[in-house]
Amino acid sequence: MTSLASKLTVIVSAAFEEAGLPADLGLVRVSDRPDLAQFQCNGAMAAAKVAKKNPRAVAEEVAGRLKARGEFAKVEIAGPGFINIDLTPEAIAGHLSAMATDARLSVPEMAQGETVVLDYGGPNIAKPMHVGHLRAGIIGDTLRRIMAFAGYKTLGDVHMGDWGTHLGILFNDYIRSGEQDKVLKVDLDDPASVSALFEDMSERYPRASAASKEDEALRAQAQEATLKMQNREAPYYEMWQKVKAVSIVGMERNYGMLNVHFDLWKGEADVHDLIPPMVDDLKARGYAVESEGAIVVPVKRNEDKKEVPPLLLVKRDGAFIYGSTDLATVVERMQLYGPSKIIYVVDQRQGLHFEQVFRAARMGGIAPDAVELTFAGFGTMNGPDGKPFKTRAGGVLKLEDLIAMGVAKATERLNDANLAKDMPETERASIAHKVAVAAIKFADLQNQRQADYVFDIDRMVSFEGKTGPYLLYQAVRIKSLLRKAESSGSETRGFGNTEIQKFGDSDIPLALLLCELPDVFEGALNNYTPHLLCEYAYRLAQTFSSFYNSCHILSEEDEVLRGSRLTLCTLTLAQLELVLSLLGIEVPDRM
RNA sequence: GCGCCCGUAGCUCAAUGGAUAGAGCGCCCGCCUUCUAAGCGGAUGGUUGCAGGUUCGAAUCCUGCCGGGCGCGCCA
Repeated sequence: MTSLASKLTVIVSAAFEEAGLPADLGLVRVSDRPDLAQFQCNGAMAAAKVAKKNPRAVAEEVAGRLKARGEFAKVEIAGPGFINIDLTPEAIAGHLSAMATDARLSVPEMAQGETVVLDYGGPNIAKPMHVGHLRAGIIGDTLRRIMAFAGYKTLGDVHMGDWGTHLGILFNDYIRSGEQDKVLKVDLDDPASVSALFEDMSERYPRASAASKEDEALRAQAQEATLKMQNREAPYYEMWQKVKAVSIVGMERNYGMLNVHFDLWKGEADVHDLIPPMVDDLKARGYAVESEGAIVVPVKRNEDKKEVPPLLLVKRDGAFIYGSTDLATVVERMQLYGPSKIIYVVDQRQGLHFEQVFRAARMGGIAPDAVELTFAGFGTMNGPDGKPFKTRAGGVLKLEDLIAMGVAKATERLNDANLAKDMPETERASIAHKVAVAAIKFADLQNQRQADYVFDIDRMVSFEGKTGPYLLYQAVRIKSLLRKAESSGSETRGFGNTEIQKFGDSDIPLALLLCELPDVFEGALNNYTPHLLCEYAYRLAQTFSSFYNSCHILSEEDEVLRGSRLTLCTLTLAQLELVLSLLGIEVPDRM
């Protein structure tokens, strides 16, 4: 089971082959001129180059072979050699009828349970989660869902920053001011105590960080504190344990609200003990060397056009750094999970760093060549001024505040609507939350992953036009319609039928679009680009809405047509729910 | 200095080398006594930064220039 276009590709490729031409010229795609045809093949023009033949003559020959087949309503040649193809309604209907009985909606399973580790968290402990953490979380979680649906065994790792210098800065500040008990005496079972510490850290860290930037002595102290924490010395290690526990509570809450899931709650600290043997091993085999008092892995290659600096493993003061933790994390992942791929969903700006890590991992044999290491970087969230986003006050916008804004707006909208009056309070709250999360996630995911984009709060929590709530709305309308069909006993009037037997004029565009899903899914999977699924979901919702508006379904007199249309509705809903679930967006029953 | 990314409608963004470059928002005109108006239909809006080149065909590939962003050993 695949898309209609790929089925046609098989047929047209065979026709090219019979004509003595390369089969891959037979690639068929959905036409970009729907007014001319449903599908097109451009291979005849390319054939002119490889076979030195007249493209129109090639097209004629191929088209001649195709015309003999029954499933084509039209095979035409246009322009320099486009082969334009229309299918018969029966052929389209047959394809959709098969899809309607397939739990995977014609999307093939491409993997056989190979393990994939996805790294998409990266929040630092001791700091509040802000909108800067949004992209990694939701893009990574979506990629995890996509790969899982493709048949991989997926492991999402939050990989928190829990071993770095920012903690030395923080702990040093507590100790200097004699307030370490604020950390050490926190009661993890008491939510008030937990949030009090969190508040204190959120206020303290920016201050301490700024101070250590100014003051060299302070900076040295902080580095020393970092080293002591990494060496598990008192009271640093005890403080670290408390801070980490408190921070995880906050992360779970934030990611929970966004419906972002992790299978592994690992951090940099988890690989600490793997680093010394790894460094020794790399030194023994000559890959790691001493340089300016530090230990580094030179990863430069002769063919490099750019300068690739060595990967720094151990700092002059003996402390570890992200180079060592990230490399050791590859060691750990290979040991524990044996993945076929490791995907890093990280800010683009860390691209060079991961290039260094990947090279070191290959050189040292830590990750064999067969293991795919992918840096799936994402662009920066800028403010309307084109600079990295800051609130008007110049600070960060907390994730919780953003979500609260969306929920407040959705609640207001619900209260304005008529159907909210007979709705229990819990359902209203649940819908408002789903709407808000749909808005936020879709607003982010519809952007191309790699590109920077402008973050606009008002746009992110808007519910009209090309937004998450619009998609929910269309899905909810179909649910409502199918409920009505069911309660009016439509099964005797065609409902419940998975056959599509008849099309009206307004049905064809929707029917054809439904056949594209497998190709869109494959594109999103292969390129790690969720925005393709967003585009598809939006087109589907829009095409459905247009269909819904132009014809009546339940009141359709023609029983066969009514049954076929209900099946189209069922399929549309199933696809919308599938795609939205891949995007981590839940559909309510009504809104 | 070296390297990477970006430049598409007023704004925000799409477009596996294909035919007439598409959406959303905004603005304007219509449509709620039929299945949810968080909707639908229509109108306006473009020398795809500039100049060359490759190709039957370029927003897309190559070269140069202009403009913006980012990265380049002891932060992550």
